[in-house]
Amino acid sequence: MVVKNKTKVYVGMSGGVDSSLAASLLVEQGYDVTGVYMKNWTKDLPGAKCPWADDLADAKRVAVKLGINFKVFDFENEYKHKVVDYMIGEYIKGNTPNPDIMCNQEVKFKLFLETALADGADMIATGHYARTKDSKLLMAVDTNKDQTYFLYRITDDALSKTLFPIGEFTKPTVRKMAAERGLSTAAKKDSQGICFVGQVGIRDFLGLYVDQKPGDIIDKKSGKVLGHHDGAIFFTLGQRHGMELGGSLPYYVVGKDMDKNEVYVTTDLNDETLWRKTIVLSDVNWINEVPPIGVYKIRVRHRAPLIESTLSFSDENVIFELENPQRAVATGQSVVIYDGEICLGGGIVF
RNA sequence: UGGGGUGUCGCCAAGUGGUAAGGCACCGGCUUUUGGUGCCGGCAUUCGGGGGUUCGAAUCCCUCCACCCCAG
Repeated sequence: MVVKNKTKVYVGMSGGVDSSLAASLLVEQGYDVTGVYMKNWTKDLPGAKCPWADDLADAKRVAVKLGINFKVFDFENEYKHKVVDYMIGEYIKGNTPNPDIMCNQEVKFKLFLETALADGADMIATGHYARTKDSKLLMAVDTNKDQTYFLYRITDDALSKTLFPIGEFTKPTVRKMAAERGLSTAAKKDSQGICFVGQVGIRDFLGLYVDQKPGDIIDKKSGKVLGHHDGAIFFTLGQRHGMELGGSLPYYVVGKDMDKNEVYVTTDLNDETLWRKTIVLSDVNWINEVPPIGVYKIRVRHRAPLIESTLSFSDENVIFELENPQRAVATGQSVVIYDGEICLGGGIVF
């Protein structure tokens, strides 16, 4: 006997397996479930058709199967402003932003939440691999798929109104459970890359919004001009490809000057600017209270191993002294802090 | 046509008698809800052309061709 739960939950359904199963589990748990497809991006890009219509169809198919209400929230304008424009703006400043984190902060756990609540929802849910407990954000049971890295900018309030139904399961289990329930998305390939960029690649995507601007590629050690690029904006720290440089070893980007429009490279894998032992974060978000000074585990990029690091503060900024230097930590990227399995928050590399 | 130099995969580039490194680019695949990285596989039976020496040459010799620099 399923106990009827009158709580109304709006679950974001992307058309993938994870959110499909999330919706299914919520139904089984007795919630009053409404599936919502967020229409964030619909434009086709050169060489890549936007799959939004197919994704929408997949989401709806699952909703019908589950017998739940289904809605489409059109966030295309807001998404463009809050995520795409932010991303482009950061690149113009010379940073390397993480648009998916901004998407979660501004769209999924703000706009979607607000819109759902206004529409009568009590809570929202998504298919993220994460868990909540006592108003804390916890890593997913499947540490290999954990997505808390992308969620660290969520607010306490949003978190208290959010469910992550699949956070208790591993990806293989999720697929198995989806298949057992006859969900049509059970075997659908995982999405990857920025949702709206897809297969196009950031380089080509940016190229649609930014003019090309020829500049020099300079060897950091010798100061020699090794080649030319179409704009420093297209390069990021640690990058190896896209420079068409010959030689005997691969060249890596170790810096750039946006004003001079110069990109600096080296073949030295141990170059000092390629490795960071001290990381300063700005624009920090703490999910609960501000943690005390001490040693924590941090993650420098999605799926990167948790590494030991010492937290301290300086004015508005947070400083981390790393146990071991990390490679290619670019400004604009995010670092997320953990205490055991609890995600405490994070900030943007300064 | 006096002197010097160089010609190795689309590009860069190792290799100076022992049976063609590597990088970039490209193609395919893996990893991945950010950038980037990384990994696997493919990619010159052939070293500007032609002769010769040698068991064996991209590597030595001869010759031709092309390009570059200096001198004009």
